[in-house]
Amino acid sequence: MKSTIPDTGVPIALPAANGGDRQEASLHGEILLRLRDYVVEGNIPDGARVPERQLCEMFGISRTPLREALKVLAAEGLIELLPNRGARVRQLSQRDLEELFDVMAGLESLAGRLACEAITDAEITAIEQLHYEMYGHYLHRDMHGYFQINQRIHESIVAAARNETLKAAYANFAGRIRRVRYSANFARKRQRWAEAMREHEAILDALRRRAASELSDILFQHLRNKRTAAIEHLTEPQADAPASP
Amino acid sequence: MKSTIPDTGVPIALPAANGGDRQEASLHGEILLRLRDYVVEGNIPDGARVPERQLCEMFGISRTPLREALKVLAAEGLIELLPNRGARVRQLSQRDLEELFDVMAGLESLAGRLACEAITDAEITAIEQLHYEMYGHYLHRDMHGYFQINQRIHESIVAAARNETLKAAYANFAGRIRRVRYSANFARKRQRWAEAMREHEAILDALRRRAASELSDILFQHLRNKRTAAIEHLTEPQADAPASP
DNA sequence: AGTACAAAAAATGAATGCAAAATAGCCCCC
DNA sequence: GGGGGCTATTTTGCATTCATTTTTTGTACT
Repeated sequence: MKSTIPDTGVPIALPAANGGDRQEASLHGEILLRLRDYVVEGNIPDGARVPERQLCEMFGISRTPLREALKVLAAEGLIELLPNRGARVRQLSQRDLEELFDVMAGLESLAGRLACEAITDAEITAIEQLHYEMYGHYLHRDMHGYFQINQRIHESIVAAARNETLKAAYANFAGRIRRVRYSANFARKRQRWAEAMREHEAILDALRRRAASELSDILFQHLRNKRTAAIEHLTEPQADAPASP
Repeated sequence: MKSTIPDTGVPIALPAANGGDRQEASLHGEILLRLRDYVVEGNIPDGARVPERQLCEMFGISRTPLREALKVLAAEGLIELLPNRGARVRQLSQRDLEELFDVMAGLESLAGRLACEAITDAEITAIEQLHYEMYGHYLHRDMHGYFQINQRIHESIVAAARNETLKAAYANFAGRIRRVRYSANFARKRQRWAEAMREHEAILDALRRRAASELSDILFQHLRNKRTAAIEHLTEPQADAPASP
């Protein structure tokens, strides 16, 4: 027996039929959003093949729109297509990660530069608020809260750049990296954490003064340091993570 | 008479069946490459709808792989998909262009920064060669030759960054802009041209000294100025271009 | 003549069908 | 017991088909 969709005609909605309120007119578009999330959230292990038929059943659609979505995700770099062998979740090498971090650094660096031209006092105030909130998390050693706010600060800077193209590119690369769950403890080292806080102070300072070049430099360095920490964490995970299965 | 494929069964190869020696195992991949070129080269007017059926006949394939390619091109930002209304070549607003130029500026700025870390003396020498060659074109007022070399210099810097991810992103954005044929005369103004040459001198100088931050700044400014020139050209094309038809 | 409506034609979006390739079983042999 | 070659099943890639929607064409009416 072929386990197909039950004949109720109602598509089963496994991973949240509509994550939020976004909606796409086309089936292809909706599937693309859902499948992207599905992959980014790590529901398929690194390097594993993407089960076409299974996903079709999960989403309750035929293979055509799913395959279209797969091509797009491949173009985005999330998965890769092997000829006659279907799609696999793209496994990022250490080199890939370094490259991605550097590109992210470049984009944020650019965002900072542009933000200096366009940011309002109100936006700066809002970022300051976030900064102090983050500082609180830092003092309480609350990594999770810290990262949450940290991300919002960086997103605020990107938003202040007033460049939708940049924002989209940033989101794309962020998605590729997100699969790597480095955030949980890449900054374990107390020293790096303190350093990051100091860098954030400098970022705020440069932003207040609208010092474009300076901010650009600081942001790049900040992300560069993040990269180093992340890579170090990946290469010596024995510290606190269980050995690979 | 509708120009369809003759019944020989052999697909007609309109825009070069295989542009160069690249080859994709899948039909989808090949169509993607060919169609992207077709669009980037401006074979379909701005904002015009992408004739699905006609392209299928042109490439000698069915709609499935073509539609897959269309989805990818839409994700890349070259075309846009209107629900139930097919694909249109994306018309870039002035704002879009400004954004694209800024992102390109950011990417080149990043490329310069990274290049300072990795570039070899031989590569710098090669760029110097190109620079002098370009200077020759400048002296002879040979715009076409100038731009040719100019592009190669910028590509060399990107290549020297040793970051394939960056290179791919750069190529993508460059493709989006290429549709806008600004290059032919955006630098008409003698003064801007001279300025650009001076900027290139500064770029080379910073590169020789491997002054990352400085090069990053110069490259950003250089591209920013290019952007300004391009936009100015677009908003007042009466200078030398015939009035819009 | 110009406009409103209606039917026909064409297109789009998605599902299904089909041949080729890859994977998994299976048996035989060593 | 393990490896090699064969067949059967699944999977993949693309073509084709089908239901809608949009666009065009034709016609009548003001």
